[in-house]
Amino acid sequence: MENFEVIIRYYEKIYGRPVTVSEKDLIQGSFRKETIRKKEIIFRGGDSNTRHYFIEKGLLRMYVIDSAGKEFNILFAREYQWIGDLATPSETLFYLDAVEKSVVYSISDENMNKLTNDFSMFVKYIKKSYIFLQKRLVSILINTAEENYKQLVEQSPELISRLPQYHISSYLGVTSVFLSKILSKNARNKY
Amino acid sequence: MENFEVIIRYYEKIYGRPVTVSEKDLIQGSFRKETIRKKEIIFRGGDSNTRHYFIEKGLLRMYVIDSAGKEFNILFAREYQWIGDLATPSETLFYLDAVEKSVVYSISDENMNKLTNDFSMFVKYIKKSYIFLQKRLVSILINTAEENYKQLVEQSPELISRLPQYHISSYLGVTSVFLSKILSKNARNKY
DNA sequence: TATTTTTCTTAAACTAGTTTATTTTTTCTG
DNA sequence: CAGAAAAAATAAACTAGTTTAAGAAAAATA
Repeated sequence: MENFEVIIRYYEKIYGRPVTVSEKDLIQGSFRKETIRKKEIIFRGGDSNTRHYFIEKGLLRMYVIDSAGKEFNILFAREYQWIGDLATPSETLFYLDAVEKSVVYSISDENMNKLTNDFSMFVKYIKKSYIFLQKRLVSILINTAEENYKQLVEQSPELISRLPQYHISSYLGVTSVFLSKILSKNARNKY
Repeated sequence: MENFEVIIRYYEKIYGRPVTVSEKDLIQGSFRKETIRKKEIIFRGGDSNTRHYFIEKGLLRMYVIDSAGKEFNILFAREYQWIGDLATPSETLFYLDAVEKSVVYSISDENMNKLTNDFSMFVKYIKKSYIFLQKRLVSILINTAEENYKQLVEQSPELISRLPQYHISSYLGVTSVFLSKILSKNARNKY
């Protein structure tokens, strides 16, 4: 029963008050608690009606695969963050999988909207996502990969330590070979 | 008085019914009709509480300026489209100006939220913007500038003809010199 | 802990895109 | 419609990033 503790706490934090009994039921009825194995794929490009995921524990990544089979990471999410394709229920371009073994709460877009109508917090989520994405686009347009790497180290040092280097390079839009070159150059410069 | 015709029609289309007298008053009281000269700057990086713009006539662009003074176009908007920084009322990174002489309806973020009492329309707008931006990020990560140019020609031929080439190159994230090279190469290949 | 698998590094030859500068073409304005 | 201003093209030397391939280091597993 008290399995849903984390997501309930999350909503209480959002509302700034305890959830009522009926809200609690609604949450428990809408979310599905799932455990995802490392490298397990949650959804893939072409899938429709993908779900939204709130992470209790672990690390997920959303990515595209281009026609040559190369992966590009679009977004990572860790504890207490949301991830999913906001274009749902339309067919998605993206793949979602777990970088680490994860525990998540998933919800359908339909239920998300229902919860939203009552609590009107979807706007916040989507607006925040938009702003984040916009910053990411700007960085990629303006900066070199090296500058973007430095920024990531400053802003999300935790991600750097939790992710293999090749996932980071793919997030920065460069090859792992090139990121490695940047890093070894910088390591040398330290002396 | 019937100055606000276009924006009222727009809301009627959204609602799927004629607006009531009080809704009409609300619209007329919330929006400001403005004429923007070509190259006139509407807001600039560092401004707070920027407004949202609905375009009756013309073409606007939103862009960033990097530390070297180089501009990167983030978004264009033409007739019957919205543009603005969704991060408002926070301080914006962006500049907004008119590529062509334009007629717009502007609204503060506060009034925008009031007008969309049930949020559903605002959610729609943000969601659509988000999905568009996401596609744009994916294209820039995955494709070469040449591929992105071809895609733009297919998807928005009108933009190509209305914008000077250097605005397009900046949108694609490359220099105008490089875009010109792509074009002349392709022109040659046609023979 | 030895072995296998995964990740990271290095190198070399290559391609995409930049920079700066000059010239040509197009568009705007008096 | 002439002259000025803005936009586009071209060239050449450069830098950022890719590709392929092979070896080294680290991590996972028997």
